[in-house]
Amino acid sequence: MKEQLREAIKVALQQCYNNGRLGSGQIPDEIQLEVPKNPDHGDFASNLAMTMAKAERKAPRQIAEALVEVLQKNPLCERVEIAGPGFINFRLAPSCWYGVLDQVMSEGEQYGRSDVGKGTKIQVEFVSANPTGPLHIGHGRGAVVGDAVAAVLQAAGYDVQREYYVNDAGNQVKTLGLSILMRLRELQGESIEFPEDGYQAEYVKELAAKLQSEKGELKELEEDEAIEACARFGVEKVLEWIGRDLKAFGIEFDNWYSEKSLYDRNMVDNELAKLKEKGLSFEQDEALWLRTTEYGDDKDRVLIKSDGSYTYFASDVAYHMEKFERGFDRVIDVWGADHHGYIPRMKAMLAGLGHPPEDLEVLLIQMVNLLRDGQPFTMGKRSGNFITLREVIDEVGSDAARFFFLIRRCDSQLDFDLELAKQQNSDNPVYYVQYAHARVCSINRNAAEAGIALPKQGEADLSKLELPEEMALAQKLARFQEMIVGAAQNYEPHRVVFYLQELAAQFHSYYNRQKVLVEDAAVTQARLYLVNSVRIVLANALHLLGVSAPEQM
RNA sequence: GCGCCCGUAGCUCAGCUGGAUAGAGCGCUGCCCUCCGGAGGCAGAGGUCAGAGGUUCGAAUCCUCUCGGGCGUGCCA
Repeated sequence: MKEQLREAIKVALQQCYNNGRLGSGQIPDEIQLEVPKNPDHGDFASNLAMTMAKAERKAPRQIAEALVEVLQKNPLCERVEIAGPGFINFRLAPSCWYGVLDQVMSEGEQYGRSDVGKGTKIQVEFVSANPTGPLHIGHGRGAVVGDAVAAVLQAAGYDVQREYYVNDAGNQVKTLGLSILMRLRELQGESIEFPEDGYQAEYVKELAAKLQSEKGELKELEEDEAIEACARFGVEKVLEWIGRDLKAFGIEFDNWYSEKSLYDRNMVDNELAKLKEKGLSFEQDEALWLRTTEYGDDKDRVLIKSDGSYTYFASDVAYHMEKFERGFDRVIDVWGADHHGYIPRMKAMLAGLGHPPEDLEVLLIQMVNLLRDGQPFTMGKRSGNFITLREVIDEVGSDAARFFFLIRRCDSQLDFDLELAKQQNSDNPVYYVQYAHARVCSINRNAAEAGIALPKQGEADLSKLELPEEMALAQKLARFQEMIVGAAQNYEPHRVVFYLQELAAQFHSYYNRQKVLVEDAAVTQARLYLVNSVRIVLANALHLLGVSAPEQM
């Protein structure tokens, strides 16, 4: 819709140049069109005349007058007006808006998709929690945001891969192994001194017990081998848990990428060698450093420590270098906000390799405050000290959890009230939106009972939709696609949530004011057509978020 | 100290990349079912967009400073 109008404006501009009403002869590459807050200002408004004032050396209103004269003749427009300092306000013909209903009906599940991404290859890496314990609530938010960003990008025509980076190589894995081994010995009746930096939580005991029953007691192994065996066992089991919990949350990855495999394939050394070749790294104090200060970081960073071991940063650098070698045009990382200090060094690394820093986008996920009836709490049962994602899903369900995780922009802190998420009334935004969908389905059931067939595409006389709120609904539906594109390009899936709430509110209001199934058969058909278009868009938007669209509740 | 994020209604937050009279939910006040699901709707009250400068036709939005809050600043992961 917007695009059509934009084209019409370009044509009108050209005409003005041809007939001499305007002189500069330039057609701006970007014509801004916005949806005014005040409906009196039309369906769209443009500031074009104001932005052209300088080049034209004419008053904005004069320019606007020339354009309006031409545009008024366009059948797309019902009315074109000049307002204020030189805004051009467009009121589009109703038929133009109601045309989107046909589009919704014919495209169905595909409605809202576009190809603005033009197949650009993007990787979204998210969750990537260490395989040393179950996912907790914070991971849950990152998981949903990453998944929804990926979904929104796909809907906008990007070629997206979802990846989980498994940190199975660092010290934390050894710590896990040692912790399990200690708990194992404890089970065997030994008195132990549990390491201070070990993992205290309950699940470690669980892992030890499981290991004992599956693999025996490991008594014949040397200490190092035993730790190694415990670590391997632990990582494997924990990854199983993580995968299972994510699946219960509706999240599946295209690829699980092992950090350890980077070392096994010698990738870290290979990539570091490339850095050295380009003169980006240097040796000092027996350590190997990456010269990140040259690209905006406040200090250089160590890749290989003086004792010869690798830093976490080293494998991260290699991993990200390899991402681009795999052919991604853009790479998105979803991190906890506490890692924000790492962004400058990662971007510096890319810049050093000649990539524009925008090719890496880091989404920072802020904290989740869990509440119950408005009261904060943090203790979980299973882990001993934090709430696991699984506990939350089990309590409130996947739909509510996903919706709540997406209800705020990801860089602002989130209050998540478990009791609210379970409520089945309009206080709970998930139910509010799902209920709108169920309500249309309910109308359809009533129609079927009354022997009224649902109109198929093109079967309704849309001139019977005469009410302003019906027009407003059609306009809302028409804006679904541009909303998705905006959410994709800005990595802001919360826009989908707000759109859903607005659309649901508009529908509930309409429902309350007007009956769909009325005496007049033609009006009934037209309204059924409208509300079912709403239903389709509600469902498409919900599915984009991984939330179900129930037919009854 | 330096760096990053944030400050919008009593509370929780939107604000479409600079537009016209700043919005929503919760809470508060008052209403609406002989009517397709009241799991809903309507109306009202509520604001110095933290503060001060600047940029311009125009600023919650961009720049600078101040105040106030969060986080980071390892040869940790």
